[in-house]
Amino acid sequence: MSLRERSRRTEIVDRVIDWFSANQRDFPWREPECSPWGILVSEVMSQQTQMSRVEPKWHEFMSLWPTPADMAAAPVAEVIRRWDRLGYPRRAVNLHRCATAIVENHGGEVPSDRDALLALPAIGAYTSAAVASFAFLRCEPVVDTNIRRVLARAIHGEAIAWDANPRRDDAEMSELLPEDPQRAKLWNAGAMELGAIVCPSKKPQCEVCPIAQLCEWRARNYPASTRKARGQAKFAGSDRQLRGRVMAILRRHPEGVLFDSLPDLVEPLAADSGTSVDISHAERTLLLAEDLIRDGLATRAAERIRLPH
DNA sequence: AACACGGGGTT
DNA sequence: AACCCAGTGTT
Repeated sequence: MSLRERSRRTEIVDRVIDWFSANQRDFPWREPECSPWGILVSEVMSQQTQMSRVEPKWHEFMSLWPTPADMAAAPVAEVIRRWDRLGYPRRAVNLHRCATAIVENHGGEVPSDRDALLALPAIGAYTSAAVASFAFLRCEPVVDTNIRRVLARAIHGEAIAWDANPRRDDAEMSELLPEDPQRAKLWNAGAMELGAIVCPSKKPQCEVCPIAQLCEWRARNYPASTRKARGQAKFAGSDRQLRGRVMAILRRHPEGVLFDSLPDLVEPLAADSGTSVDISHAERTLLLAEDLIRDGLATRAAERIRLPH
């Protein structure tokens, strides 16, 4: 890499840190007194979920279960029920498993090593680095969807980020990571915040961007991407929607319901559901209920199905 | 590499 | 109605 390019990248990091220090949003998990557990909970809730939806749920969880031991002592059914409609309810099960593992294997304290964090359920490449950096000031490379987009644009001049690839992403972000842990944290959080606030997927606000003058995508006059974004499956009529409806039934019935009655309790979906057209609504509902049991989101005893204890 | 996995906000 | 969102685990 040329000396000039090296200098450009250093300047990008410096300006993002300055911008973030002055313009970051106030979130409770960014307060200095926030515990590592609070940060871990915020990161798990934030997976594929907008901050505006996370904040109230985070307050509720921290009030109910201020430490890992508190959550580990609660029935997983209660964590699932409180998770409510935040989405991907397996995260609730996994968060409860995290709490249990932290109590049993780490003396009730969230571990600070990235590898130890990575070993916890639902903690992957992103969350392990985020908790290590934000809660413990470790110099770990954080890469989320915002950062992949910011780097694709500012560094590489591409409109759309490459597909996530933990090894390559880690290596790329590591090259930019400041050696000072406090600055590494500010760069990690700042690049993420810049992508969320100033440089979103649609309509980037280059006029207020601190690195507009250094941005390669802007220098090339915003070429459209050559790659195509991954299409998303329809939600209406999908298995995901039906699973969600079964979970809603289970949350509403603490004592559980007759397994065979599930199809009647779940609102029948639109007839044009597209997939699985050759099996009945009742069959499909019962099959998905079995999946939920396998995923730890429900248990079945005798003829009844309910949230797990 | 491609999917499945929720549900709601945004355009 | 399509796209997007502080991802993870499986195939």
